[in-house]
Amino acid sequence: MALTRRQIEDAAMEILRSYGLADLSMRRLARDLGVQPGALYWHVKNKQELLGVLAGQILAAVPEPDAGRFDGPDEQASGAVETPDAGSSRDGREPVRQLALDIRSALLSVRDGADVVSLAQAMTPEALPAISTLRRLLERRGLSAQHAAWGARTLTHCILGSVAEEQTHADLAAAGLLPEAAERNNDDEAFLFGVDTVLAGLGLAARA
Amino acid sequence: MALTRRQIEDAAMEILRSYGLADLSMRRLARDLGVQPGALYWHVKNKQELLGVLAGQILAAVPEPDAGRFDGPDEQASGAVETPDAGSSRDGREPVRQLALDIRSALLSVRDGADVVSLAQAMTPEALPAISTLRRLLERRGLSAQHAAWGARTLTHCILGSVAEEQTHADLAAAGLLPEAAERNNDDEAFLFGVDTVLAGLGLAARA
DNA sequence: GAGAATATTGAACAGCGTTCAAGGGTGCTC
DNA sequence: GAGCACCCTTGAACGCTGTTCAATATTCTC
Repeated sequence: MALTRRQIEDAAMEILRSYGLADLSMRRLARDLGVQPGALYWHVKNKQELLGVLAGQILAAVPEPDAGRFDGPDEQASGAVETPDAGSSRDGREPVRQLALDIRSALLSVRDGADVVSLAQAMTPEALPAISTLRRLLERRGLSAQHAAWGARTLTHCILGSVAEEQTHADLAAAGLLPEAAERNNDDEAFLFGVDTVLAGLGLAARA
Repeated sequence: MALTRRQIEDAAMEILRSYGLADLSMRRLARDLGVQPGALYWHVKNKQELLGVLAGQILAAVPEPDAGRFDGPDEQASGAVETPDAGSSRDGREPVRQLALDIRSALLSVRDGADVVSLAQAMTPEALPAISTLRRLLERRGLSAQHAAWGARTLTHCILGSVAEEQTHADLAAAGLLPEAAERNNDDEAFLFGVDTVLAGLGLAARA
């Protein structure tokens, strides 16, 4: 029944979701598909390329920034994070902030998602739409092209760094080994603090 | 002449400086020391621990934040980055900003320095003095304990992310493979923009 | 059915981190 | 000097990793 590129990507994503990046080896992937490792290389250039595609798929769950509509969202998206405030329709609060939250949700929905995206981002920057959307949004809010580019990179570092930290701690906790205390999970607040700080620094509302 | 833990650390740092993280394997390390790989494990718990120590050594070159003196600096430190401004003695501009610059210099002085420190930071946060100094400095500038902690983490993510990006690009360029253009190195400016943005967001001068 | 194109195997290459029984040295004590 | 204990290293192995490639199987086209 002929192995498909699609099957490979799906199986890889499944391993990622269930067991994490450390368990995602080409051999393990081949085993799960009932195939010899070499077969994968007819459909996929190498592991790096595969990871890049997975990164794209992870971020594909990020909804486009509000253009005024209100259809059914692609995914369930955030949820617990938002503080119910002035929940009016369009232009509801700062769109950059909202995008940052959506990116975080997408990253959190896959084990080691932040690490996968970081890897992809390091190899091929500008290739991930959700992240260049950050830049575009900053330009639309009045920043110069240069400042928008730098601002987007700064935000990206904060987001990826923050979520990677969060997920690494989760992995360590799941593996049983974590130095006793340090268990409180005000991760949501910490993340928002970082994003709002950068936004404030860029001159966009939030933190005075 | 009995292998020493010190020798192992030095040889590891040498490989890192000259060939980068990808070439730093236990086997390569043993070969360079004229020893069998197993011998290393009498002096060192495992590779992770060794990387942690290297991370500490990389950041050990960061000078303590100005306490008023002006001795000989431990290392040559930055150099090209600073814009000559009001170069007066103590309290010369924002100390947090200065520390960020010093950390960057230290990271840049070793190949893949940012990745090594990121790894160590992920496994054992709070273990790197230069980084908790960031937090302490923020507290001293009037931030609450919670905000100082979060602010320090945000700054850390920006610094490590930014320098890691910089060094990865350098590695790719050195390996010959980089997509043609994208060659300008306003890395200094980009870094400062990020740091100043966060500082501004935290309410500490710089970018309005 | 012949031939071409597509897809998979099986084996190998060259590495990796880590463990461990066995043994070589060195210095101390009796 | 003999025996012993300790420190340190070897050599070999275990079980992994990503990737390549000739040979072969499968499927599609004419």
